[in-house]
Amino acid sequence: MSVKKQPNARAAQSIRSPKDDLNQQIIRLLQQDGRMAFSEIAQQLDVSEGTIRNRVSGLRDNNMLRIVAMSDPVATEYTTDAMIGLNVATGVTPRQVAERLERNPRVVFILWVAGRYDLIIELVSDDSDALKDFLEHEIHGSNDIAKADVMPGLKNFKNQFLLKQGAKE
Amino acid sequence: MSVKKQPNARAAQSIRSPKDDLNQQIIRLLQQDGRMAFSEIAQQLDVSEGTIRNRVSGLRDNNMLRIVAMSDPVATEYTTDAMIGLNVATGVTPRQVAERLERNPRVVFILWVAGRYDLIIELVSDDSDALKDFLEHEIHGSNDIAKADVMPGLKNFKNQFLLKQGAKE
DNA sequence: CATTTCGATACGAATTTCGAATATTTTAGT
DNA sequence: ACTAAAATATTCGAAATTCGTATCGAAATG
Repeated sequence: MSVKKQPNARAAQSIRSPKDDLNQQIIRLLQQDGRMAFSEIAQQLDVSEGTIRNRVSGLRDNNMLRIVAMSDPVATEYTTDAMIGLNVATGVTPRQVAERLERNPRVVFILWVAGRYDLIIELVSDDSDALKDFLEHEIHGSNDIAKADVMPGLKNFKNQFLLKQGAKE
Repeated sequence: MSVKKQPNARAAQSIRSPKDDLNQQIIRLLQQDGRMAFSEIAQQLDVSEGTIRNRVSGLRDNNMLRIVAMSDPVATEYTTDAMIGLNVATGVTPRQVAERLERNPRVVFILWVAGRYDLIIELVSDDSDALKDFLEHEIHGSNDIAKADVMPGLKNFKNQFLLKQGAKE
C-alpha cells in the first residue's frame, strides 16, 4: 500500500461532479459500517484521510449526515401513531400532496403506491393530540385530499427498514 | 478525571440487571452519536474501555446492534417494494401472524392497526421476483391470512423515521 | 470445594484521529 | 488570460483511541 498518489487519482474525481460524487461514496461506505475508520475510507476512495475527515464533519455539522446506532429491541419501541391511506383529489397529483406533507416533521414516511390508495403515510408523535391536530390541519383543512383512511397503530412488531441492507453476513 | 475506579462502581451494575442495563446504556449513547469513542462511553458509564469494546462487538456480531450512516437525500432512495394490508383469518390473532412474518428479512415493518386492516407490513428487496416469491410463499401459502391488499410502491418521498429523534439542535 | 467458564480489566503496541501549517484547486474579478 | 481570493485537499507530528492478549474475579458446575 501507501501508493504515493496516482497522478490521475483526484483527476477522476474533479472531472466528474465536483464533490457530490465523493460525498456519496463516503456515505455509501458509512452506511455499511458507520464506524469505518476515516483512514480506511480514504484508502478505498484514494483520497487523503484529512479529506474524509473534513467531508464527514462538514456533512454532520450541516445535518446532512447522521451516524446512529440501531437496535432491534429499541426499534420496536418507536410508537407509530397511525398509518394513513390517502386518495388525492381530482386534478392533484400524488407528488404535489407528498411535497406538501413532506414538510411536516411528524410525517416520517410517504410512499406513492398503486392500488387502493395513492399515498401511504406514517405518522409518529409523542403527545396524544398530534393525530387530531394533524387530521384537522393537514388533512381536512386541505382540499387536495379526497379521502383519508386513518388506521391508528396498536402495536409495532417490527421496524427496521434500515437494517435491510447488508443483512447478510 | 481519570478516577482510578470507584470501589462500588461495578457493584451498581451487578446489583441491578446483570448485563442488560449496561447494554441499554451503551446503546443509548451510541444512538446519540454512533461514533462516540469507546473510551468516552466507558468513562461515562464508569466501566473499562475493554468492556465497552467487548459489548459493542458482541452486540454487533449478533445483529443486535447496527451502526449506520443516514442521510436525508439517500434515505429517500430506499426502494420500497410494496405495502401490504393484511386481514388475518378467523381464529388467528394479528400477533401470531406478525410473529411468523417477522422472521422474513424482507419484511422491514409490521404494524398492528385498527381500521380496514389488521396488519400493515412493508416489503423491500433487490430483485424483482421478491414480491412474487413473498406472495406465493408467505401469503397465499399460509392459511392464517384471510385477505391481502398489495400496494406496490411507486416512489418513496420520505423515509426518515429514525431522524425524528434529536432532530432539534 | 475444586474446577470450569464467562466476562471485566489492565497494559503495551498498533492504529487512528486531531490540530494546524502548507499546497493545490476553484472561483471571481478585472 | 491573468491574478487575487477563497475554498479544499494534503501533509505530518502529537494526542487519543483501538486492538491484541494476558490476567484477574466472580459466578456456575460438578
